[in-house]
Amino acid sequence: MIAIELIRNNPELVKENIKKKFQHEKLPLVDEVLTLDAELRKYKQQGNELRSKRNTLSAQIGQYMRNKEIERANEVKAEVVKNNEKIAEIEVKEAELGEKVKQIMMQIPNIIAPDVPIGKNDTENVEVKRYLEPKIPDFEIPYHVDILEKLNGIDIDSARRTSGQGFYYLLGDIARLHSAVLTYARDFMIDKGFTYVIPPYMIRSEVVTGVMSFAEMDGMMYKIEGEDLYLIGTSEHSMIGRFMNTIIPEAQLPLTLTSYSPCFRKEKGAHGLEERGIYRIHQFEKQEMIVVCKPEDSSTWFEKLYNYTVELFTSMEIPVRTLECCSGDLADLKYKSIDVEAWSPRQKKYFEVGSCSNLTDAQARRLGIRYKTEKGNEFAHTLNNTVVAPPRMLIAFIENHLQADGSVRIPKVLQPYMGGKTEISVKK
RNA sequence: GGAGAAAUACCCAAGUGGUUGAAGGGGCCUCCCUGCUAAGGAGGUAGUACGGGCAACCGUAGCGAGGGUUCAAAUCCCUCUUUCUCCGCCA
Repeated sequence: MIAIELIRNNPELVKENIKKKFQHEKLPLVDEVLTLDAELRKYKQQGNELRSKRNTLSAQIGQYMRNKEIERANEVKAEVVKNNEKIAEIEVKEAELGEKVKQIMMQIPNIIAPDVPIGKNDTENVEVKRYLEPKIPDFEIPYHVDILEKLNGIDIDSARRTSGQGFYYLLGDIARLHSAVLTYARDFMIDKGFTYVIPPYMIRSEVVTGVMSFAEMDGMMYKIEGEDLYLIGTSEHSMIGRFMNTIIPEAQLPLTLTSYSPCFRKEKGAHGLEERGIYRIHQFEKQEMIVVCKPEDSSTWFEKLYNYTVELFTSMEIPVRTLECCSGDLADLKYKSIDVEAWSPRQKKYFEVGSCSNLTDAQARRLGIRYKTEKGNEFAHTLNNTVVAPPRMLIAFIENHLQADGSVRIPKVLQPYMGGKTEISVKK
């Protein structure tokens, strides 16, 4: 959500930004919201004047009542009643127009960073940099579910019976590896100075509608029956929701937080083979980082954040690359976004394991996240990034560390979290 | 889950329908007095959002949130949230 003042003062800039994102169908919204806004302000002014009149007259009635001048009091009462009818009309208009303006404002995308590459969709995202040499081993890499089954590390069939498609049982050393990765990632972020947080895994509808659009909510969120509660789709929901409608003391910024949570997603729609297995599931776990900072610091934090993910993956000896989202692939709240992709030696390409976004003040405006300065309150900037999301990252992990005999090598940094094991071997 | 009590500004707190957007205290700020310290005296002090205005400023909203009653609501009614006490249940 951008500031309406920006549209009032510089509608052309907002339109240019919409064009850059190839959302030409939204161009009329800019003039539309300007008209509605002007109208809304007119009604607000009228409403204020009428309410002011009511306040004055009501005070008069009080005077008359105290002086026992019942007749005169009744005369003024009649006047106020008439006045109130007008107020009621105006207030209906105010509410209607206010709602319309808000609806449109939510659709107008955040201004994107000047250096965001222009492109229509994800095919035009731009590779920024590669880290570690992508390996193609001289033996064939099986489908990740097959590798995991060989290692006795997964039971999908039972999960289908107990829970349906999109669930899994992780077993033995693979389950332990899953936890090890999360624990390692947690400690990694703590070492970077982040505060570890375990947030609520359910949030109220009020928070849900704050952090996402209705369409996203419908496609993602599971509702708890009979309660005003939803399972979170990512810890970002409860982590950012925590600061909804709050004013943070300036001295507390930047807030640098790393959270663990399971994530629950409906993942409506059909997905191909490469998205099955443990790639796209209804329940997974994730270590996340979020930063709430002052506007002048958000660009610096953005660079730091995605580099932490790169550093984490390379420390586990997994080749990655960074990919800058082009204008058309950038979600409406985002100023700039970089995906971290891990190398898949089986598919011989990179696939997404994390996404780092600078939302500038767009999310903060929408949710009312401000900080207190000497001059007044300002909207903060918010950023979020995946630290790591097993089990998806496990696909990259086992493919990159698979050895010819079917066993999976454990890189040094994880060995302490695996009880000193150096590999996970095939069960005889 | 049951029964009861509560939510007012930076903090404590008074306030059951009309000069109360809010007494009083603490804190904080300014000044005075006091030759250190301590104490005393005078004054000031809600933040916010929105609308209007070049501005000084004016207006509207706002007493946990949302509705309602009324000419008028911190005050009466309803719903919700949170906190506290007791009981029950429970990792």
